[in-house]
Amino acid sequence: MQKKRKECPEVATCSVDYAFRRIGGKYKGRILWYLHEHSILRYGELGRTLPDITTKMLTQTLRELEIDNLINRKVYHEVPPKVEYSLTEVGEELIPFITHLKEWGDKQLEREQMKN
Amino acid sequence: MQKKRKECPEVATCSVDYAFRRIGGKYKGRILWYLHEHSILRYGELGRTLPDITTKMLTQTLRELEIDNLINRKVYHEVPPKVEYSLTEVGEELIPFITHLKEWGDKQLEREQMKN
DNA sequence: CCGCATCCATGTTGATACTG
DNA sequence: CAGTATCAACATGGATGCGG
Repeated sequence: MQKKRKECPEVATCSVDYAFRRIGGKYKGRILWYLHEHSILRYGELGRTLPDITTKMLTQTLRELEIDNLINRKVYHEVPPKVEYSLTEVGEELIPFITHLKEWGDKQLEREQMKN
Repeated sequence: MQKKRKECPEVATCSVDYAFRRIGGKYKGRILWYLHEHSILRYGELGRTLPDITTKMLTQTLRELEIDNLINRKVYHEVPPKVEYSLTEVGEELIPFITHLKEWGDKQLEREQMKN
């Protein structure tokens, strides 16, 4: 409850916060999950797998994941071009977490449907 | 990649997306984690544990977690008032994942420090 | 002590058009 | 195919003051 957020030591060293900043955002969880399910996906395939994403957000999100070293980006200099995305080792380490989270989500969704 | 987001069936049923919407946001992860560590925390204690949060965001975030049935809110009608927060059973079910995520974050933070 | 209300700043996401 | 660029909308977060 103070003003100088940047100087807050709690945030700088809190690993929970650190982790959430890396996999938060509207699409990162799903992208990581789909890359885990399919091993390798091309740009267009990812776009079709997330029907609600725009090219802008897809590119932007993939760049962030790449910078954070969670995914690999492999470019084939061909015509037409081809770019493949896959999880890095660090990214793979997140999968057990996302798996559990997904199972939790499935359970909650079931519960919600029981009400209706 | 389309216009009508509300009608997208993929999002409506994707449990990964569902789960991330519930524990996403700037503070939810840390709040859940601290409530797990301390079992019960009062409003002011939570505020001090998250030094970078404002009362507005603290209240707002706690309400969302309460509505999603992840935390309990117990009000003592005393003077001065007292409100205690704790995890619900559903909220507790998330802890293994947050623990896992935290361990991953710790590891990444260590790696980053090794570079410097 | 535990909030709520208001107004404002910033950040995130979306729509659309266009390119190598 | 795999992106960029631009502008606009919307969501999130912050500062401050007030109230039961």
